[in-house]
Amino acid sequence: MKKVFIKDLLGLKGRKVVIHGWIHKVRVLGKLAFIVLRDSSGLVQIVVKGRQDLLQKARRLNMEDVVEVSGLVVESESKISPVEVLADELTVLNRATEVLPLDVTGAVGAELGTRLRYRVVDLKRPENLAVFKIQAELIDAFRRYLRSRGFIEIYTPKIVAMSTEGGAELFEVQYFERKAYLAQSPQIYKQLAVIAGFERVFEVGPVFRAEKHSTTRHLNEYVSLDLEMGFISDEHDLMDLEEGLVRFMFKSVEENCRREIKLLNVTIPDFDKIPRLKFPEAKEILSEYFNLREYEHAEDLDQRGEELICQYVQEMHEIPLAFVDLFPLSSRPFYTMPYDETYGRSFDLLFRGLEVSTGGQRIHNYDLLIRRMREKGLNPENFKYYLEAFRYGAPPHGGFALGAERLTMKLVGLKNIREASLFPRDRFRVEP
RNA sequence: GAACCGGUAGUUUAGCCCGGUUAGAAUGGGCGGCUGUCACCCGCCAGGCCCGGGUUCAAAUCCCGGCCGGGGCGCCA
Repeated sequence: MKKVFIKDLLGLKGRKVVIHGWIHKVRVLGKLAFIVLRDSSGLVQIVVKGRQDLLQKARRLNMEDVVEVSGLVVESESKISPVEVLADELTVLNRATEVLPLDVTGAVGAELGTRLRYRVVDLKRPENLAVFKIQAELIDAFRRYLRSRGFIEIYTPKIVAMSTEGGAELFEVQYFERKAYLAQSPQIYKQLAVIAGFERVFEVGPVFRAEKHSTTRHLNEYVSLDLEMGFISDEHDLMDLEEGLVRFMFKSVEENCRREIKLLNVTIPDFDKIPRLKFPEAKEILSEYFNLREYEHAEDLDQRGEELICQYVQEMHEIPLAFVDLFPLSSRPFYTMPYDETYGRSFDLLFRGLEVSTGGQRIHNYDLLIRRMREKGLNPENFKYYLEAFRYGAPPHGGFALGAERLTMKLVGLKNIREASLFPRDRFRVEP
């Protein structure tokens, strides 16, 4: 007999099959029982009828018991799926012995704190599986798009000796007899790979931020979708790339996650070009259009500013994404390529009111790099392994990084970034 | 790191303002009934006021502290 996924049952009407999964729900009606079985691919109704022994078993089933069922695939009147399985064998592989800490069927609901405490049970809910299938699709599409354009996937160290940006706090680790840190970004290493001659590289991996923030959009460990590319003319090459990349990622989700989109009621943005604003324009929109004078002398966008800029672009262009380019050098890292005395070739990508990506052209000139470091109050001595690379032939280059959880969160419409992380790490949560 | 909101059965929630019945419900759990249910239905049972202190004749209810959770700020992406 064929062992199949629940989703494949549709084409197997009239066949005998074996399926397995978790008991999602049991309804016993006297001498007839309906069992909703769940596996990673979906839900299906099992019917127990005319079999006293199976009926006895069905009565004893608890939610989340793990079972194997064999039976005939027949047409179904059920609301769950067009086919159901008429059971002729039901084996309990393992019992769920405890009362469940939250409702997997979603009838009752639970607070986020409870859900994260019992994350494994929470993740049983089909809505959660759908979130992570969409996330997996986004990341897979990221890889496919870049590989097709000559990018090489790399793996950079997560244990590092130095801060990259000098800004965010670092987690310290004991590295034998010396101190080291968890990488807050693959920045330096992806640049070095490009400079070495890889030209175009990308990496999907964790980054660590020791900031004591506690908001719906920050994590202390998150997945960064990073890329870096050589021989660009300026940051517009990168925005062109990111525009096509994000369009492709969204399109992939649209095509390959139809059931998940429906289940979560996801709206996939449809766009060709992403509007590009310059930072001074963004500031003007905030202070003039929205009449918020406090932004007149802003050197960066805050959360509200990002939300309003997105709102503005949505109103003007009906696109939920926006690039903001030419941020002040004062608010950007030392390696940012200057545009003029004040501004740098550095941009953010905003999506539905949240910054989901930051990038820009990097400095490839050794002397300029040293100068910018000093201006930022950094000691070039601490970056000598990075700096020396720029003397061995460094092409013009740049890159950007997308936050996987932020992108997932905004695409799916989650209110809290923790929901877009399998086992989130935040200020007060290191387990499960 | 300082200020805001909250904590009542496993879960979600009513009661709290205005102190005083046996703390009510849904869902989940147990038992029984029911042959086409789909949030199945019906009956019965078990299960709870976060911890400590204070005020009071009396505290789930008012006050203080702690712990936990949520949300937001600064900072950060």
